[in-house]
Amino acid sequence: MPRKPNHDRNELIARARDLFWRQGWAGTSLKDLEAVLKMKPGSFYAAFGSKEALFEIAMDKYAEDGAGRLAELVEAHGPMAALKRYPELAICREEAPAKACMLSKTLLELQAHGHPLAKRASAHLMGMEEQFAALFSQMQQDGEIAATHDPKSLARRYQSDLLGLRVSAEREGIDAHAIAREIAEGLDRL
Amino acid sequence: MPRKPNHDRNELIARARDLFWRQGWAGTSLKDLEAVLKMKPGSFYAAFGSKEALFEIAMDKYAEDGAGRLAELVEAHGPMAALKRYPELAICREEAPAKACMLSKTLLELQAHGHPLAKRASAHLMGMEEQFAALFSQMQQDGEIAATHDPKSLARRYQSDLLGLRVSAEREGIDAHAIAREIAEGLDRL
DNA sequence: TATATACTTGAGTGATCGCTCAAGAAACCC
DNA sequence: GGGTTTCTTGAGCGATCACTCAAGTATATA
Repeated sequence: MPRKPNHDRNELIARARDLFWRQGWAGTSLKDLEAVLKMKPGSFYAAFGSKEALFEIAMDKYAEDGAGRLAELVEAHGPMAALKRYPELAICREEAPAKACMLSKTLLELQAHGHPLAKRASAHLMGMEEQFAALFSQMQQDGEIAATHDPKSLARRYQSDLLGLRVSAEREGIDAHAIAREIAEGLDRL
Repeated sequence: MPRKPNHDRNELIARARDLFWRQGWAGTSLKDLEAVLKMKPGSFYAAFGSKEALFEIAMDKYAEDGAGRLAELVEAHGPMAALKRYPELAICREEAPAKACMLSKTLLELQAHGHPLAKRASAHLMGMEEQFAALFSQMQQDGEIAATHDPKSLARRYQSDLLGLRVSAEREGIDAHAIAREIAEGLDRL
């Protein structure tokens, strides 16, 4: 009996994610979303409920895709090579709407108001860090790095370096690839 | 003939800077500013012209004060010790309205819209980096670090580490002091 | 004290914000 | 084709946005 939607929901979420990623929470109006998604307000709210609900879905997709890309990298090249390649990969993608991390952007923008989306961004960052820690841990078991380090500390520092790199990559006149290279080389000293 | 202003302009700018620093550009409404500055709209616009103009002044003050604190540190302890202490100092101040850097927050929030304030934040970041580069350069002349490094590259990396640290410090459940310590220790390897 | 000159006040401007909802259009079942 | 159901449409809601301005108040000089 029903009529099927005109749009592919997954594609809509991806487009919304890119817009939010680029422009942030307050920087993205419903008019912007309507234009990019080619939806009128009524359809938009029927499909997603609210701007905040869509942002949450979009951010979840962002985190999921990022974790997936890292997992693929590990699958293909092992933990060490994956962590060495990841920084460059994070800033080189031409199709990405921004160099900086959507999670950190969201955290910095909304943290002060205690916004739920900031808490969720924070949780996703912690999830990434656990993924990093697991890789460092595995590298220790494989004897690739010294067993004296605390995997969680290594992950914390790696995450921090990554966040710094991706803020730097947003600046003009900065050779972020050089920083990415240095982060990768830093892993050799472990 | 004239009546003198009720408020100290410098103090007003400091309070505005703290509010903008914490809440960002879009996150700070004129109502917020009126409350913190205890000014009605008329006075506000007579004194500062616009929200954007005040933000610019506030950000300039932020950059100036930051540069001043580093200069004092250098004066007191020399370049190496200053750069080793600066990361911890950047995140430990209790009275600071946020751990993250106001310049990076502004850059990330407004860059996508090509906002003039983002360009100005970027310029200030570059100014900081030049200050760092000058210190690394001086350390080479003093024989404190190897002469083989490029001071500008060192400064770029140090700045990136600092930005990452200060984003990390904004997260909950992260021991940022440990990261600050690691950044300081990293300078020993030069 | 009279006058001139800032500075302060706050109601109110148009624009934009996120969002609602009644009505119309399209796709399915029988 | 008729009836049902879902999706789409877009005018318009109240709230808030950054901002204005005419009127009022306080402080200076004369």
